[in-house]
Amino acid sequence: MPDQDAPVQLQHPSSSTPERLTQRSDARRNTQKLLDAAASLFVTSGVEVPVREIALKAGVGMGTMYRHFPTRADLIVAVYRHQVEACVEAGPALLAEANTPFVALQSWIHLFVDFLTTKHGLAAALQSDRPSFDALHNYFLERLVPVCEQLLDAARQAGEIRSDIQAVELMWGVGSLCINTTKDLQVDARRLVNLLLAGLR
Amino acid sequence: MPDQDAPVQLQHPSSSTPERLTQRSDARRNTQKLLDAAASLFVTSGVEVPVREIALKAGVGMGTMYRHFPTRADLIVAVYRHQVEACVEAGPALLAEANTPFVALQSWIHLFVDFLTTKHGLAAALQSDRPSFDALHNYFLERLVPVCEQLLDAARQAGEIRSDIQAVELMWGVGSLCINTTKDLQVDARRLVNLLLAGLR
Amino acid sequence: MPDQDAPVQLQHPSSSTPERLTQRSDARRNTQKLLDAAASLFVTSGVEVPVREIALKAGVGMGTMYRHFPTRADLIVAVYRHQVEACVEAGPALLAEANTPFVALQSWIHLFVDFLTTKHGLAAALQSDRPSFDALHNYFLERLVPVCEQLLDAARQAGEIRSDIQAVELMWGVGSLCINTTKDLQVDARRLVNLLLAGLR
Amino acid sequence: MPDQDAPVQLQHPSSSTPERLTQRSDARRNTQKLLDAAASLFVTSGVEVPVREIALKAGVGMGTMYRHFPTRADLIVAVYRHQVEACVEAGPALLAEANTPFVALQSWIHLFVDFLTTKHGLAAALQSDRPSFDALHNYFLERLVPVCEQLLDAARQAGEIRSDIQAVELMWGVGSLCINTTKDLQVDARRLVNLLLAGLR
DNA sequence: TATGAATGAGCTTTCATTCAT
DNA sequence: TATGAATGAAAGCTCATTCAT
Repeated sequence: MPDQDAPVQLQHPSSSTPERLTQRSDARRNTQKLLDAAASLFVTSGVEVPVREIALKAGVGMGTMYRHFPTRADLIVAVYRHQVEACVEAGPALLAEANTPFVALQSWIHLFVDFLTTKHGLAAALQSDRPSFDALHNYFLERLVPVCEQLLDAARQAGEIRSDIQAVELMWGVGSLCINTTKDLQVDARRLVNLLLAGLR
Repeated sequence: MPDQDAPVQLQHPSSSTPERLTQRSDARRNTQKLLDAAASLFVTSGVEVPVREIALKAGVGMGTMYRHFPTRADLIVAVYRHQVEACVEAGPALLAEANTPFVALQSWIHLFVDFLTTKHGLAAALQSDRPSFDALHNYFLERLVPVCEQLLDAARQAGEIRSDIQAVELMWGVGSLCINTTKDLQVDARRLVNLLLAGLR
Repeated sequence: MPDQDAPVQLQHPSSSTPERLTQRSDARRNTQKLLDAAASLFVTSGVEVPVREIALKAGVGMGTMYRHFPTRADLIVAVYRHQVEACVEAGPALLAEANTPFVALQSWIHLFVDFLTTKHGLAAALQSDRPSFDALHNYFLERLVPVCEQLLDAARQAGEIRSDIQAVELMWGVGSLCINTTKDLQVDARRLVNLLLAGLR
Repeated sequence: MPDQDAPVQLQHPSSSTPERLTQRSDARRNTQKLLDAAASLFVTSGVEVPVREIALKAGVGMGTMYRHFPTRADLIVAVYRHQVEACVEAGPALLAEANTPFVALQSWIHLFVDFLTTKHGLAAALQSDRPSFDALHNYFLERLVPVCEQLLDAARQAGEIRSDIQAVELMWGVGSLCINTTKDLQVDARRLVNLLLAGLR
């Protein structure tokens, strides 16, 4: 389970009392159990798996679940934060390595597509307008759009891109093309995304 | 309400006796009431609106609902059939009118995008893998993919397109780009679709 | 279809006007169609088959169905009247033929058991307390109990029976033992009924 | 309400921590409320009474109902378990007390008949082939048939019984004779069962 | 603070019976 | 008089969220 992370609450500054610390170690243990359970169930049942199943698998109560992750989005974000952050960091790195900015952009988008298409239901959740998913696309957009913007700008300045497309639009479009829920109709998201990228030039 | 249509049952040849026609009048009235109610609720609540609400708004019982439209897909198809058929017929017409096949393809895809983006939830329903929606994407794909294929082939033969993309993939991608459920984030599907089309060249 | 019969209404004295007669021939035709359809569906789906299916198979409307057979019981009675009447007539005949009255009773009960066990769901319907089945057990009891009584009395007078059981009780018990709806647990109604008969001596 | 019992869940060994016992208290209260409500409604409306009514009468939600008793059979079994177990235990006791094994069998069957005839709809449910009742006749047969077998064997070895009837058949027959749903026709199940028992000799 | 039992609205579907045509 | 469309109550079951313990 390499892609789990601390819960949202842990971002608050830590208290220094021993009692506090003891409680926090319990809480941290539960957080980890929940992340492990969620990560595992997201793979097998998708990110829409019933919350009860997650709590059950984690061996904690429903209340604990809600205490640590008030919305489903909080949990999804926590589970995938590592991978999203890795994607964020990959942006400048690719820009430095690649022959041209556009190649870097291409590679980076492919990273994102690979990530999304291997997470059952995640792309759909990213597009959902249900309130419990608000924090989810907020997080993704906040973290990834600036990186995309940087790559887009670089490519534009290099004269590799003529389109006036915005980074947020591009990210949204890529996310949309990765939904592909239908089982029998096999559509390759990467092929479509490549079309989109080709259209940028 | 320009986009309603006859119910599924009307496809069998109508009897020629006056009684038959008379008996059908109230049924037809209810069919129309259901289509009106559905079309209206689809706009405000999306195509996933509970059947009970539709029946309620139409002022008919649940049984009537099921008699006329056994599955949700039947209802959606009936509501949008006119527009889909109009889209089907527009394909050859555009091919005949346009300066080049690619321009025709572009215009036709834009027609489809305009249709999808004005029907709240329809694009998402088209991608759904839930059984009650099977008939829906079957209908859309069966009707629209051949038209798209014709336009694609023409453009390819004219040397305007290099991509080996299949019609079904393209339609699927366009449908995906039209989902855009989020309210506050205004992403213009048409701009993204234009990118996809540009990528074909 | 040898076991269908005229509807309940036909017991009224017939009118003599030609118009009446014409109407009656129509009605009789519908009655027959309903009886044929019901008899056929009772075999395959049991006597609890939805009324709509019967009307559909008969090719008549629901209203016609209700006009001819206001309750389900009326229809069941009409379908099985021939066989019940045959059973009624078999009583005295067996009494005349058999070596002893008890043997006659035994044979007659076996006739009844054979009848019931070959009619899917009939025994259960006979015991049902639902209002629409009232006429059903009324008819069966009215016709069969007197015959059973005659046989019982004869056997009792011949000193073959000591039990003070009433005919209605015996018939009811035999009917109960013929219900046997469970598929995997094979209980032979005839063996149990034989036990009951043996207990009479 | 002497015939209620603990819910299915209570069969797992109870935890020894005070908290566990405390938490169980409200659940146990609800279990009891459900059993009370069910027992009461079973009397007035039979065991086929809608689950919603039971939940309503118990003053709990539908979910609570399903948590405690996932199927209708679970509820029926729980409501009547005490009496069935009492019946099971009465078998050997009667065999020890009674003058002859047959007398013991007779008394035991009478116990069972008294039980069934005072539970409206139970006998019918025992015979039902609907899936939700599977667990019900499984339970009854598993618990009672061995006892009946023991009594039958003893009587057979004592030379009191000539019939080759199986215990399961006898139990089934007795159950059938106890259905007697009709209100106005008063048939005494015990008299019929006595006939069946007399037939064993 | 953690637990997990309780809630209850919500969904789809069936079918006996009525009644407009 | 025949039709069959319409009715609508009823049922079983799920699951996100709350809250008593």
